[in-house]
Amino acid sequence: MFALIDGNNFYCSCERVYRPELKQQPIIVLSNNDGCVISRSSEAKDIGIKMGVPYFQIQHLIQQRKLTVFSSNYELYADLSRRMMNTIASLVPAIEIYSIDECFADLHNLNNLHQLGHNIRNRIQQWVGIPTCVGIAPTRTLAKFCNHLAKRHRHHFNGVIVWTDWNSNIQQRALASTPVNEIWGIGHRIGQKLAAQGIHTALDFINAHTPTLRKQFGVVLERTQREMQGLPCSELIINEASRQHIVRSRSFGNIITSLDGLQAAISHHISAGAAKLRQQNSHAHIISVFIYTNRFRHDQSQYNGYQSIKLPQPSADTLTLNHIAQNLLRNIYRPGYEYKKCGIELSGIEPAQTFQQQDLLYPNQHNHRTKLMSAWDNITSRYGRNSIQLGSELQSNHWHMTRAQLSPCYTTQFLEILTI
DNA sequence: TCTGGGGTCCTAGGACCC
DNA sequence: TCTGGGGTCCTAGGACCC
Repeated sequence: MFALIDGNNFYCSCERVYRPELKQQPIIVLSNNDGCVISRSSEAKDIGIKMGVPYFQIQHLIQQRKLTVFSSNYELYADLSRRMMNTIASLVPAIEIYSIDECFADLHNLNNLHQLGHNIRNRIQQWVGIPTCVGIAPTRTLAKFCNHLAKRHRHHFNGVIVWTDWNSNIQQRALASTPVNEIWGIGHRIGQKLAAQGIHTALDFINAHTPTLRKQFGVVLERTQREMQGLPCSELIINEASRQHIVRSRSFGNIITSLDGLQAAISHHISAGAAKLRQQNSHAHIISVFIYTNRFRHDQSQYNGYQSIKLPQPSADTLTLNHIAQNLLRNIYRPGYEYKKCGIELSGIEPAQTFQQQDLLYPNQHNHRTKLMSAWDNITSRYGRNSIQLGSELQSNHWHMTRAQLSPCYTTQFLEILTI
């Protein structure tokens, strides 16, 4: 058996932990640059605020309704997430952290799952202050499904649903009342294609002809169907896998036209990406750089620049990677455009300790840099991410994000600790 | 005026090998 | 007229997730 535990409206709930007066109030959290809505309290949903709408389109609601708005504070959310996961881990044999706000738990050979579900919920509420819902079922997809139902009917089920506690009659009713595109793994596109064939509900889906599904949509959807039927096709992934792609990108707070501004941003992203590579003890073979103009401005000419290069030797060295990235940037930069976003991608990632083919013409010149990079990592882990920066990062701060409604980092910054 | 960021997996097809 | 069989690796693109 598996459980799926997930924080309700997670970012909003995090903001409320240290602002208890906002319970029962409509609140929202915005994406980077205060762009659009990415988390809503249930009261905010009730007044009609949709997921993903641009902030500027709902500013009238804010004046009318006393809506409270937050810029996203990932430092706070990541710390509360860590506490939530540790709390869950203290109650079950193993967990798989699936995203910042949810995890799967292994419940094999445990009894009284309903009570366990409530214990998990209550302990997270008490220790961390985040409300959650719990779905428990024989497969991960069904656990997601139960969690979904527990959220939808939170007051009826008190946040916990155990699939196997239901008789088949109730199970069928639950399946029949859920649109097929609310199943985990069925998105917009496949949902539409299924609907065109008369498969509208989760019940239709589990009764659909399996070989036909397989032929049309492939093995992924077949597995989803099997899991919905109660046949496990996936297990918990306990060890955090290393990333195979690392992307760092940002929209700018302001428009950037100059190469300088882009160079500063690219240096910053490279520095973050390279640190991530080293953190997972890996090297990248391929480095890409991209720059975009604002795709929403139909009145302006658009330009998307992208260039990628394969390195002779894989690297996790900030200086080497930045040097190459800056060359790529110079290649794709075109003056005269208003740039809105840029970023980097590191791919072709492999573990650092594997044998590396040496370059015949340029024998390994990076060894002496390894010590420099580990000193770098030690300093930043002790004094903070920005305690060391590349000089080129400091050429311009024009690209930094807008975060006008940022809450304090209550749990991670001494100067911002809550005082009464 | 103002519209986020970061991932995964699978498949099909081409180039190439013996 | 008739043109093998079995494989690997890589890439691009599509679908999905939070």
